[in-house]
Amino acid sequence: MRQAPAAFQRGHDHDQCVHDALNAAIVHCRQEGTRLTPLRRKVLQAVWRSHVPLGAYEICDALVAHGERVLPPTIYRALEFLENNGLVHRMASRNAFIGCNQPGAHHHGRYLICSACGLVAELPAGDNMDRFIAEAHALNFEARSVRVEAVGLCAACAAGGDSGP
Amino acid sequence: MRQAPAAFQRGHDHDQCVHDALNAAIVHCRQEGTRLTPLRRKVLQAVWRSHVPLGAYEICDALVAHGERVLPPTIYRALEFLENNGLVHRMASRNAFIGCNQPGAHHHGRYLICSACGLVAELPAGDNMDRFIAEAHALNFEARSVRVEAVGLCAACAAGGDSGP
DNA sequence: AGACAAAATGTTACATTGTTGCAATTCTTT
DNA sequence: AAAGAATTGCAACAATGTAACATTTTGTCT
Repeated sequence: MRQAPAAFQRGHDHDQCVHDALNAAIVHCRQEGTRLTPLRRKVLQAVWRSHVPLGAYEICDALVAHGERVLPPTIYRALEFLENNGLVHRMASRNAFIGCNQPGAHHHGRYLICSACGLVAELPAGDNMDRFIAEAHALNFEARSVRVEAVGLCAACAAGGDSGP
Repeated sequence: MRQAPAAFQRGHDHDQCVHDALNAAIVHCRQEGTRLTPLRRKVLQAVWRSHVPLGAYEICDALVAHGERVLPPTIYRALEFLENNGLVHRMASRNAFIGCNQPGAHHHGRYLICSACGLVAELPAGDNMDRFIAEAHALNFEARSVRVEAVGLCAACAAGGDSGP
């Protein structure tokens, strides 16, 4: 059996995850010439600090808890920037956002969402994604963005029967 | 080149589509022992009459236009029934519902959504869906529901050259 | 540095989408 | 017909997302 995706591993050093993600984002934006402003950084940080996808209003709350007063339009604008730059992904089935650990504008994504604990793992686009796009192409459909959201049970929740960490 | 999915074919007899879908739903519910009440039938009909996915409030409007006064909670309950019975699907990326022409509780679905005209085609679950589920399983994730939503251009819109909403 | 233009953020108000809780009705079963 | 379950109606509300415009910050040019 292969190793579980990082997001499903309990007990990892999440502060380190957040730290690494922020650094990667800073480097990425410098390379791209885009501006990861303090606000955008705080929003990205809030998203990363959570183990589960955060809704826009939850991000508001998280920032308020850190002493920042930020209102919805500002959050949505920051999220738009972050998503356009491939730093966060929107989980359509949950109206929530999760950090992406492979910065860069992604049009395709595959996610495993645990229905018990809410954790999300992002899988790299693989062969079957290519095959799907080819299949669509054979039907004369030009796929520009393909999102796969699988809901189920992660190993820990399937074993424990609990509802997560 | 294979044939385009029915939903992308212009000029088909859509009244017939709706009629057939309603009949199939009636048969399906009779077989399953579930109750396709007049209200649920009207909601299903409204969904089918539209070529593009309809939001819950658009369904309200459509029913009002047909002289039926129905409020959101009622719509959502009807949609819940219809979705549980595999008669409609919710497009998460659009907060909207589309009719399913293969009644039965589906946990998996693959959709091609044209960003220009909004038409949606449902593809049958195929090999690559199975492969994805197997891939998730190899990661110790038990996928119970897999939804693939591909946004792009259908043949007609690609030919027309517009880029849509 | 100073002035200007562009980008980003703040703020108010509002639009859309979805839910809760309870009352009234309808259907099924006995 | 009567009891119980399922369905629908309804009012109020919660959650999510956006438009429009004011203000501030940043980058660039002289």
